[in-house]
Amino acid sequence: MAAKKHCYDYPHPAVTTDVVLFAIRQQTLSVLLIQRANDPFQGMWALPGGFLDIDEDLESCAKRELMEETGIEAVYLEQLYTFGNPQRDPRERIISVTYFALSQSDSLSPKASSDAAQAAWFPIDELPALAFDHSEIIQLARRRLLSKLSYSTIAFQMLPGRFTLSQLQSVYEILLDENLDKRNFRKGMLARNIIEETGEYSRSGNHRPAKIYRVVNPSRVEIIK
Amino acid sequence: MAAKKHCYDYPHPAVTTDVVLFAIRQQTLSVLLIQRANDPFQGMWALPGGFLDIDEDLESCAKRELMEETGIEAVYLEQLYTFGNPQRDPRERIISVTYFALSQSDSLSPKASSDAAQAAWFPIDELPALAFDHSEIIQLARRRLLSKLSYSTIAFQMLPGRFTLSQLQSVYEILLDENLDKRNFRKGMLARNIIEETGEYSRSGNHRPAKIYRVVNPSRVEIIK
DNA sequence: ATCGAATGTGTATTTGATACACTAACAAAA
DNA sequence: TTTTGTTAGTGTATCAAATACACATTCGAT
Repeated sequence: MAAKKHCYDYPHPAVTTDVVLFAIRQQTLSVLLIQRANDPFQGMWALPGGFLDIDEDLESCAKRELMEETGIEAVYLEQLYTFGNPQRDPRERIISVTYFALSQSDSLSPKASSDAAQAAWFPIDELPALAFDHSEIIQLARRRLLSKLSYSTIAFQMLPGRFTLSQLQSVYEILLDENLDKRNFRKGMLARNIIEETGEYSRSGNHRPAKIYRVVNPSRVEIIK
Repeated sequence: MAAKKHCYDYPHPAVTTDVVLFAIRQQTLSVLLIQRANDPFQGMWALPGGFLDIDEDLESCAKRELMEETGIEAVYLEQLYTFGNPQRDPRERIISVTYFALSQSDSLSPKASSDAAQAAWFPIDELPALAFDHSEIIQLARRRLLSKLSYSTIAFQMLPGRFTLSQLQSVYEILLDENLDKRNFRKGMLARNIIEETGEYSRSGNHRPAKIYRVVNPSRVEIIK
């Protein structure tokens, strides 16, 4: 039908989605990569992603490819940027709509698949050589992550639903790469009125138990301040 | 070549760019629209934009279509968002990479062209019914414009290279839709160290002449604070 | 009972944001 | 030449927000 007609009029570019999935692992900001099973760049590491189906929503495509290639289920996902340099793929013209995603540190254990020889987490500062322009995409995603930290609530997406203030502070410290004052951090966080005590206590370790908090309204975890 | 091959494998979506061009006209934030010459939505108003050439950069496409359809030369342009709902175009699957653009109030006088029956500026709060999902795109662009106002220097893109502090304040007041205190505005703006006096004075009107300022480093007009 | 380890809490200081009113310089009119 | 209308230009006091900073508490293990 119409889609085909245009195909004959002049060539359409291919459209893919690629996902930059961050998680904190071993106290380090890490990115999920796959090792490419096919050419081009066979054997190299790349972002999970793939071609858009003709009737598929962009975000659905990103989620689906992430699942197919890494076995990781939906997480926080938002559109990052669309890359379309005519030379970014050596095969053909490809437009990549990229997504920025966050995962809790525990929803891990990626699996391999047909398109991906294997999937693995890499610390953000120890990335291997990457296929295509994926290095650039990751750097952009990292900047986005950092800038959203101050005015949004994305940090909670990197923690389980129940957490201690120390855990939360640790997320901020790892992302910002600086130490924060405990009293000021707690004061500021509680003043935002977005978390509340659950009444429970962490019973872990040979030290004083910590109060366990949760996000006040988990559905409305968006930009608040 | 490769692009064709994929075309036969499975259909590719079409890719377009659309541009939301803002300018301040008659003390009102306005958007440039074109009246569609062809189906679908013939006769309705829409954003300037069109199909991506196969070897063309996304941003080049946005600039080119803006020029072809409205006669307006390059201005400040940044990528806004990529819209890809499968039903957003009744003809076929179209991915639209949208751009957010600013123009000085004087680089005006849009011309008509083959694709656009005519082009015209509309006050942002008096938009006509729009084709496709272009209303949604404009609202997103407006939010982006407002939020960037506080932490970037985009306001200068809506003024000529030399301007008075009153003109600059007026831009902020129109965009924010609120009155600002003159002394605080000047204090805050000068504290950012991004504008400097030219030494010249506006010689306009039957009142005290105003100092004329310019941006310190016009090339580096980006996010500063 | 003591020790090690992480939790939890308040105040003083500094910095940035806001509120607020009058004089200066020009052109036009009287 | 004086008056009037119009916009430009300037400083301080107050309030709110961010920062710096140190010690007592609670648990498990020894």
